[in-house]
Amino acid sequence: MDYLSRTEELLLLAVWKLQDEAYGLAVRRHLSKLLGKEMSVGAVYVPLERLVRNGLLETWESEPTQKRGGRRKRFYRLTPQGMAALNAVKQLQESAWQNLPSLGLNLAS
Amino acid sequence: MDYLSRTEELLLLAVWKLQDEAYGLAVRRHLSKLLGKEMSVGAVYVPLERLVRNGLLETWESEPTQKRGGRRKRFYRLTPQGMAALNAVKQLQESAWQNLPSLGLNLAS
DNA sequence: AGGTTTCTTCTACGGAGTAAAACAAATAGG
DNA sequence: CCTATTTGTTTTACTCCGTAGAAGAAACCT
Repeated sequence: MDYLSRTEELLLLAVWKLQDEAYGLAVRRHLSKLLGKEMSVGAVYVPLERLVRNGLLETWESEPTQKRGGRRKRFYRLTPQGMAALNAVKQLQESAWQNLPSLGLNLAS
Repeated sequence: MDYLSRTEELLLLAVWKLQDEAYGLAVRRHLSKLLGKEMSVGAVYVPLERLVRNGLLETWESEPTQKRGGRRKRFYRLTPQGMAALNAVKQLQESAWQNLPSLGLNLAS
């Protein structure tokens, strides 16, 4: 389609929103809340890696934190390409929703 | 994902927009223009039929018109379910794009 | 009639989306 | 300590979506 899929868009936005706390499980929590439905682990990590492979995200590993179970995390951040893709899809969205005739009143077809 | 995919959303919006002229090839022309790229025939008809199967569109056949090559068309119209799905995805979209931190200025992390 | 145009149906395939198990590594607490 | 628990990532496998393109169908025109 040449445009971001919905999933990709939501993932990129989640990474953006979470800023310096954008790692796999945090993204999952964020989106699960937004969608009102628990997402599976794979539904997050797999497409996230695809976005990295396609150059829309960049990623790196951090040191472990000092919290219960806290271990090495893999963080994500938008690339310029990622931002551009978000802008493109937003514009698409806006044009697609413009000038919709009001339903119901089919006068004189 | 429980929400419309981008493709489904664009197809539903095209059907809505085209009103009583919403048939396969017209939808294709409309979307090709919106996307700035010629879509294949199958990229339109196949998902359209899926939307019918899932109850988001209803469809029926018309009589041929009196135009060169004009033949029987299969028209589409949104069902209430289809409208509801569009509303849902629009709200999702709006919440997903809200409260995004401005990039660049990572002050005092 | 034959060719052209408009439109739909069919088919086949690659890749996205998802669930779930397996794996890994840190901490807490007795 | 040393084991259970928590937090997190990687891997795998499967289903269904998205897409291209050929094939089929039926009208019109000259």
